[in-house]
Amino acid sequence: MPDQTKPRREQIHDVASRLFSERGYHATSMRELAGALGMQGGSLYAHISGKEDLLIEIVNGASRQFDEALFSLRGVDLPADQKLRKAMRRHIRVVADNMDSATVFFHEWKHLSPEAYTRVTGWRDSIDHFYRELVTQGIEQGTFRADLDVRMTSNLILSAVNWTYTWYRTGGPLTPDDIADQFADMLLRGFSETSAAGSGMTGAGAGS
Amino acid sequence: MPDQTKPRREQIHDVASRLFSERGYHATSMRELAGALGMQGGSLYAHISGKEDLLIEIVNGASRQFDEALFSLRGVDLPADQKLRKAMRRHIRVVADNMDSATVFFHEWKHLSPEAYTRVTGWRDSIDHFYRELVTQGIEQGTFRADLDVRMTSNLILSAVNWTYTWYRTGGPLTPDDIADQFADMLLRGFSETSAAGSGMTGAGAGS
DNA sequence: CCTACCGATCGGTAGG
DNA sequence: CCTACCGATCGGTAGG
Repeated sequence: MPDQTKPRREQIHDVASRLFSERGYHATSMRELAGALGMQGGSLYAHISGKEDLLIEIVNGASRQFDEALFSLRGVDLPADQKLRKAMRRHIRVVADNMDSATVFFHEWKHLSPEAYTRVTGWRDSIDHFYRELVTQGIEQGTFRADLDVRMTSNLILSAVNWTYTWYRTGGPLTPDDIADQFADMLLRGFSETSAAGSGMTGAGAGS
Repeated sequence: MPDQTKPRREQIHDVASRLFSERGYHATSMRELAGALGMQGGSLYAHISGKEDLLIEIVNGASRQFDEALFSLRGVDLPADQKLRKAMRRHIRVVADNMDSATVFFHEWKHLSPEAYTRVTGWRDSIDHFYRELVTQGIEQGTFRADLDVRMTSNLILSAVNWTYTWYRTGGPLTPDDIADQFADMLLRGFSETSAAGSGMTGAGAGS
């Protein structure tokens, strides 16, 4: 079942992501994981040091992906609406391209040990902060309505991009960018000061 | 710790909701649950028939709450924007007033046995259907823009109302109705055909 | 990577 | 509602 060409550690990581996302961390036994990889329970420990290490790696990996996707946008000098669209594209792409680990990220992070838990909480906070900052900039630039509540606006954005992990299906009719653009179109119309609506390159636009 | 005035079964149900939401269904042992209720592990089975029955009750209870909140709105003859605002208020109120069981509803339903699983899936589908129908009506009435994609629009609404389970805190500065109204204001501006925006009784408006 | 095993803990039951 | 117990399964280790 797992991709034979990858290094064994990566295979374990991938299969664990799938099982943890489907059945949950605690409901997945190391013997099930081993079985899905065609080996015996005890053999796993030649490659990994423990069950929680697997969880930490998966959650950290997802955190890193969100981090890389968003934070390079921080310094970019673009109107807030265009920047938001780019951020939403990247954010949804991370979720869609990593459905298993994204699901584990959203559901299983409570089961981490205190240190790992704190680190993940910090990461989530900084993602929140990124969107709040973006909204603030948009208001200051006059791109977004001045009466927007920054926290609620970023909450609404985060709802849209994060909730995709529950309904996106790989191979469906919509690409992650399609989804991001449709959400951005609807949201930006509600955010914009002018009623001109949906500024900022809909559809086709460049990558990234 | 549990409310002494309630019947024992209800106490068990409440504490189980809290523990399942905090630690997850499989990570909560029956002995922990019993301990939190001040009794021994085996004593639980004088009141309940098994661990999964608890989960089923919690998830069914949450499903029923969503059901009751939304479906009475189905026949109501109101402009779609006002109806949407009402639905979002009720939906978020169910989440906010039942944070524990709502969290269990969103996270632990995969662990149900096939029959219970199928029933819950059906409930979720009918909630989806409610919002899609509402959006369709809004377009037909001319209240919403004709170029809205029904499925993506209802997805966006559901994202906003469901995701509240991750960040709402009881006793915070915002009431569930405040949250619903702010989300509705932003969304409805993006949905409306006219650029007049935010129709449909903002703020104060009647209950329900 | 396997076999064989460890102590611990699980959900649940019997009998009172 | 408690005590005492059941078989099953858990994560992990030793030795090869």
